[in-house]
Amino acid sequence: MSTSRDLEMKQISIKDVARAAHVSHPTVSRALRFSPLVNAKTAERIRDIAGRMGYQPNAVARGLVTKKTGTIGVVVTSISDPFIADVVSGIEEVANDHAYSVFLANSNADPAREIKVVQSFQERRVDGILVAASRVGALYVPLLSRLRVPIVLINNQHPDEFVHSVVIDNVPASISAVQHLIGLGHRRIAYMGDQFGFHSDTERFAGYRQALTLADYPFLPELVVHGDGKPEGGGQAMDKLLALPAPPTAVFCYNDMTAIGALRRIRSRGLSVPGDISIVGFDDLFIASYVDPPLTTVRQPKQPMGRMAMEIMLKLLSDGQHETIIRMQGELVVRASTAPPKRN
Amino acid sequence: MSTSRDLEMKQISIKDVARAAHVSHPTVSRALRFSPLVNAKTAERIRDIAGRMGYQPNAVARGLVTKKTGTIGVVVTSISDPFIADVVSGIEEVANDHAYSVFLANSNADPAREIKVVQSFQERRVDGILVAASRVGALYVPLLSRLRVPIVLINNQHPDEFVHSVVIDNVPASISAVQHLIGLGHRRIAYMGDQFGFHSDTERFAGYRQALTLADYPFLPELVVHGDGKPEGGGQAMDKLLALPAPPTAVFCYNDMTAIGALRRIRSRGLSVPGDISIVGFDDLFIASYVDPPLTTVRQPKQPMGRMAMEIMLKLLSDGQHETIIRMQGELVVRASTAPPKRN
DNA sequence: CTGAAAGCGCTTACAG
DNA sequence: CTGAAAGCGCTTACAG
Repeated sequence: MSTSRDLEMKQISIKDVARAAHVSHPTVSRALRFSPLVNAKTAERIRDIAGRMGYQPNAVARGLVTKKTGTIGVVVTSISDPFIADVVSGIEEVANDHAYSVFLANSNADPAREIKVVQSFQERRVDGILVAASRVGALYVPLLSRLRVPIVLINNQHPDEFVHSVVIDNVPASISAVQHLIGLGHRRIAYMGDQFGFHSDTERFAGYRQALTLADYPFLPELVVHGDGKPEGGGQAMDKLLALPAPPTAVFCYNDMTAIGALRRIRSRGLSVPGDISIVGFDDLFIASYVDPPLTTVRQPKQPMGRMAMEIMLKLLSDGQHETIIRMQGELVVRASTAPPKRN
Repeated sequence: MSTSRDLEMKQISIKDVARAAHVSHPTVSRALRFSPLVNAKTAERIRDIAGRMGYQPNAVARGLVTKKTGTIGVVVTSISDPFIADVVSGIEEVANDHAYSVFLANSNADPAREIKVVQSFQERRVDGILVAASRVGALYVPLLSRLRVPIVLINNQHPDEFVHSVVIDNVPASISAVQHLIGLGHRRIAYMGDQFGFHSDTERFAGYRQALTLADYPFLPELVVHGDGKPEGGGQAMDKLLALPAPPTAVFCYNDMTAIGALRRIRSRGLSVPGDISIVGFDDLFIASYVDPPLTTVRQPKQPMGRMAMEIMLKLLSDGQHETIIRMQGELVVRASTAPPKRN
């Protein structure tokens, strides 16, 4: 047993330092913030005294008067999502480097929780909000906009002109993925998407179609199936493709989780990847290089996207000006899940 | 281009509500917090007015006077670590349910950053600190203790009597893992640890030895190797075991990442898992069920551990009393990486 | 039950 | 260059 009763100990305030240094507390305030208004010698002395007294400024009090808390709110669907964790890592890095602290909140894609989270951020007077949520409710952005603080969205599924965004440039990334398969000699290439209506799904599908068009390949509607962004959905969607009279020899998947589900299903049917069917994912999660065979995929620069989002936020917080949307480029990572087709 | 200049808009304060309701602002304060001191009818009316005015209490101001910010600081080595992300998810869930907000900071196991993080938490006057860091510097706990706020550590490698902890009960969990292998008929079972000096490594090793003793198996020092907690180290440690005159038929690994490295190395040598060698991991990361073959492992209740840690924190914040250490139980999850040995 | 007063720990005009 | 005063938006004794 231990107790925290003894933890209640008066924190040293600016006034205590002032008393010790025989100056007024505003002078201490100025000295600690390196204001040129205070004599260099005394400023030095004050800082020295504050240091040896173990003084730690109270950011709460400062926030109350300056109306800048130096905090930003980050809302994510789930921090357990490895994609999001990397993005948050990038955000946190830049924030910390600029003396901002980040509040983290999971929405779990639950509208009630989303509202609660936004409200708590508002009560805490965050200076800005970042949203890294693979699935945000359509009503969420308008809700956020009412807060009157800068908002930056990362890979949001419901783009909105009133907020800033950093997104992966889906179309060229998808074209390069499909062109990789075409280059290998595949002709029957399927697209395995996410749920309908998702912006990034629409864009990745568009890239798929463009790559086909560029190669003068016909678009075959039966080769388009949809999962749910997770392994399960990928497995089920794969069943549909395998049930086709002429199954595809390659599948471009919406994301790695979908690809992994497809891959497992193929193997559990006694078929081989890439022997019978090649698979390409999207994201390049850590897990992508550890499945068997290691997954060919489009790498999203996850941490850089987080960093960029926070940098935009910093910009917004200082000048208040920034372009509305930043597109970042993906990179095809070729591993062992793709190979030339056996048949054609 | 868009601007945030127009975002500067005066927030409604308790005084604005007071004016609108023709009462004093302390009465508004009481009404909003459902104080029994205020007349039920007027309280209702005040809340109604506050609601329609869109009033949002200022938690910063409240924190200044109450000296409770309703925030807790969570420091992690890296939120990109999937184990940690799950723990944080549990913490956040309980915190959010109790109207606490969480500050998240990565230490990256960098002592300079650890100090910076602690200092920022202190300046922000967090009510408590949770540490979910697989690798914390040995000097970190003393540093934290000086903060005079409750501290709860999760799976810390440097246990300390002055703080509270929730840990996985390593010994019985490890015994069950090794007994699973023994039950399968293995006799030459290796232990592949983490770096020396880590508390959980010491404990898991102790469980390994106890299981051998219980089965009246000899302890063979040459079957103990050490990785680095990551796939690379696991691969290298596996090389050592494979170079032995009589390699083990099974390996109990410190964690899943180590196990995955070992598993890959075995397969890249043309051997089979579990045909030639069985592998058991520890953690049950998401990835464990997606490697090939799916990994038999000890599941750590990651989210529950996070929830428990935050519950202890809440307790500490109210009564200030709680037992110092909570041990949670792991659970063996048998998948396909373990099987009876071919030879013996 | 209600309000006037004080104060939390800072920063920022305003005088000097 | 320095200090006295005011105020940020709340909560909490203290009177009444």
